[in-house]
Amino acid sequence: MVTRSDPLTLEVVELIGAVVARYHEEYEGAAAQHSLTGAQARVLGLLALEPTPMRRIAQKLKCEPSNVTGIIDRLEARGLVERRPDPADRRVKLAAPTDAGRATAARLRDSLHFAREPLAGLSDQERTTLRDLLRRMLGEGTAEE
Amino acid sequence: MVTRSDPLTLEVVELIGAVVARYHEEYEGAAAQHSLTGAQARVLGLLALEPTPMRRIAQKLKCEPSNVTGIIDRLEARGLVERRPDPADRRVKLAAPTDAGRATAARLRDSLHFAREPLAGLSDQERTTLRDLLRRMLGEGTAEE
DNA sequence: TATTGTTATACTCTATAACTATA
DNA sequence: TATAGTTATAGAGTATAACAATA
Repeated sequence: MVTRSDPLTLEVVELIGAVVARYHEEYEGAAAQHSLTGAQARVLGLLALEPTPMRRIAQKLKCEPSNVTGIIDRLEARGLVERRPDPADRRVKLAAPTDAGRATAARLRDSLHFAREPLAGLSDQERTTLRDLLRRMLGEGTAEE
Repeated sequence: MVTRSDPLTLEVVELIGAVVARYHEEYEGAAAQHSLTGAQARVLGLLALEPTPMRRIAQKLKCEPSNVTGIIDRLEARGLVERRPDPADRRVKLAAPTDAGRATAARLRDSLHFAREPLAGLSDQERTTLRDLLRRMLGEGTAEE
């Protein structure tokens, strides 16, 4: 498998590294504004889409299920999340956001300006080009699961 | 400041999120192959460029100086890094890679295929376009410090 | 006085292994 | 027996505050 090391490629790699650093910085900052850690913010954002079994959360986060217990514990202690039984399988617990949790998730989402704000400086055509290039970089394996 | 929420922008945001996730995954994986944590790998990569005062490392990592003590402690315990006095200021300690540390840093760098390997599928012109778009997204504030 | 690095402390995230209750 | 979630434990990163050595 060919890996190129010409100056152009190296600069693109460096720029992507800068994008990654900036994305994380802004994400953690937005989470901190709501007194959440990055992991807590990610989980809350996930649950805002749909109530999710503990095991499934671990898969999404790519971590061990035992870690999710603590993260949900802390979100639950703050009244942002609750555990519900799964009618279909009594072993399963569904983590679901409370009203307060949904509100926090919405404010969190709105404060994630990065990648939206800087994109405002690009034309529709440029955004389309960027989208296509990113798609090709990521290949088919873009799905989260 | 305008923030757009049209489908195209949202898709680009999502794609950037996927790039960030994939970048981290591969970075952590490469570090783990050398039995290093992500933070240790980042510091080692930094020191491979030049010996650095503890305080400066904290600035680069955007963390408190007290944390750097532990990270360098663990790298030093494994013989990858050493602390040297700074002749110019006896308060300062310079963290510097050992020969083993430099070798590990080099292997680590070579194993970071992401963003280089997928870029191989793009033409020179496409890479140039991607570079220009990323530059504009990041603005002038790309410097790490 | 101010700065550099360290220590002490506490919290969160992480993986591993063992446990429980269901299936 | 297999699976879902939890507990217990230990290691690593993080911030805060207090400290010694040096500027």
